[in-house]
Amino acid sequence: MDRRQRRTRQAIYRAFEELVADNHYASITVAQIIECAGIGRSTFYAHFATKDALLDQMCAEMFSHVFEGVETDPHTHERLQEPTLEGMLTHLLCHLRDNHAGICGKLLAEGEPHFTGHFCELLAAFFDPRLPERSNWVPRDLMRSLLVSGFCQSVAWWYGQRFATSPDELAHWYVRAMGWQTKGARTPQGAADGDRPPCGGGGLG
Amino acid sequence: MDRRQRRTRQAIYRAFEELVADNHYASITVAQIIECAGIGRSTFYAHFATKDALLDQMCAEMFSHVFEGVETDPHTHERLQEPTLEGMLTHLLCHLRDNHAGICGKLLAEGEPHFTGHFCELLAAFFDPRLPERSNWVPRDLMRSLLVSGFCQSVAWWYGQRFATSPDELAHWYVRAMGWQTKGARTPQGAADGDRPPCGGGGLG
DNA sequence: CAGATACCGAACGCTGCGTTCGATAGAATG
DNA sequence: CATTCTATCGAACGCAGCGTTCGGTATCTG
Repeated sequence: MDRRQRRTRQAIYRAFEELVADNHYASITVAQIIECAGIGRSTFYAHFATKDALLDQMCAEMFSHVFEGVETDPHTHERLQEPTLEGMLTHLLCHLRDNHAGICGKLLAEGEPHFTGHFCELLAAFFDPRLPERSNWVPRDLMRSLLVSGFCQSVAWWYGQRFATSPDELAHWYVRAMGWQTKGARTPQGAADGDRPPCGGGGLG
Repeated sequence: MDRRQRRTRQAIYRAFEELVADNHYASITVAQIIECAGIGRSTFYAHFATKDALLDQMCAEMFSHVFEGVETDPHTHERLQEPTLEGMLTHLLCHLRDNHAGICGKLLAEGEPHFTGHFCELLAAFFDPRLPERSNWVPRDLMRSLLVSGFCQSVAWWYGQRFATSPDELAHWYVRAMGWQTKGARTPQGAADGDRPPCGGGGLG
């Protein structure tokens, strides 16, 4: 790809992220993006048909890497023998925070439907083969969408806290809050679990 | 209030509901509402400052009645001695289905942020004093927003099924899926509960 | 009937969108 | 270096939707 193309593309992405961080997505105009990116109007449209298309492509790039190595330990990157759901979610959260924290958290927190839709689709595919046993007593697709939306909500909440919580703690809270039965590991008598003090709400803003 | 005012106001509401049922909320224009309601442009703006304002006012009216009698039996309307959460949710779902099914379900299913925001606020206030015990181990506001978004999701799912499920069944599934510990009632050996067959996904469309 | 009030609807200015097109600058090739 | 291709620029255009204005008409109230 031409160097010029890469330059402008990057400039657009950068500007977009910056604007998303400070504005409601819906209120961002193409003129703003152009201005902020320092490019010409027709150039923008040479790359993206529309603001939503820009978001779509950005999602595609973001999400293409999101589940890479999700079955390895997020710290040591060793492949886990029997990866737990909580472990994989932790890895996923690490990835999100380290690479896409702002835009991802912000758009989920805003409830921006376009982005949320993409993200949920991705999560649904991930959760589907891993649904807990109790889904036999609840319609499978309902169960799935509850778990998915819960995870989105957790990330949105995390963003609201400016990522003050550690990924593994958040993953643990999520799993616990959704009433997920972790098999064996993380039982209440384990040090990693039962000793966590009751937490006082965690409100920041 | 002047009869003329009531007439136009009703016409607007009617048109709005009709349009919401058939279109993405965001794509509905004021011109469409006017056309569909059969009123003049300036008349619309004499009643509502904007399309979103219309939605807001509609929400306010809808929600002002939503929790009325929520602690009574939805069928007999007898006041319950010790209303269970599941029972109250059932009542709420009955109310939603019988009065606001289309618009409420549709907007939640679309993920329309404005409406969803209002609805979540309402639910948050309802759930807050009723959070389960495990919220001591999970930040209270996180727990609350998980339960709230889960309930929204359930209604959206319900809408997707065209309300094929009965309110009490949906309430039961929700409570169960969210891992809620119902105190005493509805234990697995009870006829009302343990005998429900595993359900096969419930997909309609 | 008289006065007030609500509705009508054409017209206006504004903002944002997506497109067009000739001119310029940068990259690639021989 | 000369040539050719391609990306960018930016002004201008037409379009759609918004919210407002205002003179005229219908409807309510007393």
